Amino acid sequence: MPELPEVETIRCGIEPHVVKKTVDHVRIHNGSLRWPVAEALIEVLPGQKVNSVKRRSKYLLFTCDHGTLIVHLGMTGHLRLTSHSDARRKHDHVEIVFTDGSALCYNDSRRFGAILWTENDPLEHVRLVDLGPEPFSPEFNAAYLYQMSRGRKVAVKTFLMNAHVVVGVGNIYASEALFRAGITPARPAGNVCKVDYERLVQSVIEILKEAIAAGGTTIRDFSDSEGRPGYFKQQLCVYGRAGQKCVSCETLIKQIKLGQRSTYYCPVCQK
DNA sequence: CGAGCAACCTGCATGC
DNA sequence: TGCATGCAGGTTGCTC
Repeated sequence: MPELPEVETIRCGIEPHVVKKTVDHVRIHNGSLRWPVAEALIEVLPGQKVNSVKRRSKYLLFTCDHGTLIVHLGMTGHLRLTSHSDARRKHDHVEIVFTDGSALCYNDSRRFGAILWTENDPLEHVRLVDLGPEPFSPEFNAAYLYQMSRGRKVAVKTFLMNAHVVVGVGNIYASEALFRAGITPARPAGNVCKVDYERLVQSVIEILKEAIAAGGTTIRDFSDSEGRPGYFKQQLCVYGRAGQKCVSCETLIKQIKLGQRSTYYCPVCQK
C-alpha cells in the first residue's frame, strides 16, 4: 500500500494522537507478520510513554521511554486510531491500548508488514542501517545517483526503487518521477547521464512533496489513520493509465514489466 | 559484487 | 455459481 508519502501522511495523522500517551496493554492476535511480532512486547510496553513518532524510509518509529517500536506497513498494512471498545475487524493483528482508553490498531491482510522492537538506536537496527539516503536530504543529489549508477545495467526505474540507493520511492512514484524527468524506465541506470539525473532528483522530490500535500495516493485501499483516502491519484500522469492518452503529447501510455513490477511510460515524452 | 526472480499472503477482478 | 488465473503502494533472500 504505502510509499513514502502515504507513510508520512499516516505519521502526521497519528503523531498528535499517541505522543505523551502511556501504554496500558498490548494485544497480539496474530503475530505472524514478515517477522514474528515479539511476544515480549506484551510485558515490555505497558507503562511506557510514546515520546515521538518519526519516519525513516517507509518505517514508522515510535520512540518510547525504553526503546523504539519499528513499524512497516508492507503492501496492505493500515494503522488506525480506535477506542478500546471499538469492534475488531478482520486482519486486526496487533492492538496497543493506552491508559486513556484510546488505541492504535495494526491491520494487514497480506501480513507483509512488520512490527519490531529495539532498545538500541533504531537507525542502527539491521533493517535500517544499510538504507540509502532520504529523498529530501542533501545527500540525495545528481552527483550521488550518477556515481551510484556507474556500471549498473539494471533498469533505471528498478535502480530508483532500490532502497539501498534512495528510500521511499515505490512503484507508483518511480513511474511518475521518470515521466516528469523525461527518462524512459527501461534504460540501464549506468547509461543515464548526469543532466538526466539532475532532472530525476528534482522530479522525485517534487512528486513526493506534491503527493504528501495531497495526502497520498489511493488506488485500492490506502487510507490515513482516520480512514480518509489520499487525493494524489488525480495527479498521476502515467501510473495505471495504460492505453490512455499522454497528458502532454496524447500518445498512448505503454505498460511493461520491469523487475516483476508494472511500469508505465510515454514512449514519446520519455527517452 | 550485481542481476533476476521466487517467495511471503490475502483479496479482488476477470474470464471460462 | 464455481474455479482458475493474474494482479496488487514491498522487501528479503535465494540462485547464477
